[in-house]
Amino acid sequence: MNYKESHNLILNNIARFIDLTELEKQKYISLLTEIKVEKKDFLLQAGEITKYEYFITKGCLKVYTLDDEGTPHISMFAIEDYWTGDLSSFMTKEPSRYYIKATEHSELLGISRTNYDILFQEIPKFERFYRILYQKSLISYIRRSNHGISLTAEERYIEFKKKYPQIVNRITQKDLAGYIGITPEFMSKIITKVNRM
Amino acid sequence: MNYKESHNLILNNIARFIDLTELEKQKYISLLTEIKVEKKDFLLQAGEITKYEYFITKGCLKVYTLDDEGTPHISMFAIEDYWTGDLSSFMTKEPSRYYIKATEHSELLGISRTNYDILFQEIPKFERFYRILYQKSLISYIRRSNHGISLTAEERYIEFKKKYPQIVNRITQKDLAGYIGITPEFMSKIITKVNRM
DNA sequence: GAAAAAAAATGAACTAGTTTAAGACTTTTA
DNA sequence: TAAAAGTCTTAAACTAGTTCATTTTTTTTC
Repeated sequence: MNYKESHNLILNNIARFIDLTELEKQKYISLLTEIKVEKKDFLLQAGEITKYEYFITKGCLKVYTLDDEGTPHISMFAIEDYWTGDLSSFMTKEPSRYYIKATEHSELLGISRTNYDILFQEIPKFERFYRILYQKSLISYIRRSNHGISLTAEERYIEFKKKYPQIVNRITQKDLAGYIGITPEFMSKIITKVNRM
Repeated sequence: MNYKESHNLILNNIARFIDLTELEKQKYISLLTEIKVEKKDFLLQAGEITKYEYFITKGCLKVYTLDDEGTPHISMFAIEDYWTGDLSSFMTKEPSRYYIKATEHSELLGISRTNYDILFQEIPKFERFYRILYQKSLISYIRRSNHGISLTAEERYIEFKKKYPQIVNRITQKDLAGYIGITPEFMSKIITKVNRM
């Protein structure tokens, strides 16, 4: 069968870990919601309960918290072919502490909590898909939390550039500072220094 | 059926997320290896390929990397009823960058990579178990990696004490410093200060 | 395409956390 | 149970990163 581009993208993403029959593909797609957001729009704001887990088919978003001083701390950037959301609020149905904001016009596919539960009942293979997906995310967050406490800001910047070359040019230096965990001023100094090397 | 204490502990841990039949329980247990380590023994050293994922039935261990200067950065402490290991090396079969060392006499149940794969074939329900286990770990590592860059060392210490009161009294201040991401000297100052408050 | 708003650069004064060193205390080992 | 090894404390000098303030550059908006 012929699917639209965004559906092809998500089906290919899933095909990395599990094989679905035509019927399963159609069933899966029927559980998704299409969402479009303009640059600067929020997909989620602190205090709200997350309705969806998201797959990005187009665009770029940032996931962040605000501390007591109102300084943003960016937890991830998500672009095409990435999954994002607030897994904690999605699972517990408690208010989120995160903001998710589009840094470009973005298009997403969302799965609601209800449909997420239905998915596992109807196509148990998805337990495997999410098992592998979470396992891979876990490995990279374990590494990130280690690097956050063991590397200098400069080392974290060099590592980010190496790991996410597609992202580094799409975001502002200010947002990158919020991800690295430093002030925009110090980020500016590091970039000047590293480019000089 | 009657199981030994360590097997009861692991079966109860699993029963949080999935129900197993008697037969499945016995099958599962047959896939585990019992491991005992003395204080200061290594379960894993950097450069080795991890053989097992571990469930701790008794004792306490630390998981850490060494940086270029030989300074340890502790990624987690694991006590009774916790899972640990190097998931990255376990999955990719590449050499680990981690050390796992017992800080007390410890007893563990290990599952080998071969048996881990068999487990999913024979009892597919375990995909669900690991999906939920990894999901929960992921949520806490996402939070940790955020706090690592957004909180001060003092705030991270207070948070650790609140979150893991059972662990804080079992480990040295030096190891706690390695987890918080600061020097033992500064850890000492923080503890003096916080206790004075 | 001009005006406004936001991002980036630069520099000086500051602070959280490091380094080095030395002495006191505690645990391990023979 | 004494000696050795490791841990904890304290303090002074230092450095990575912050804060605040100002100017320049880029992006957004009408």
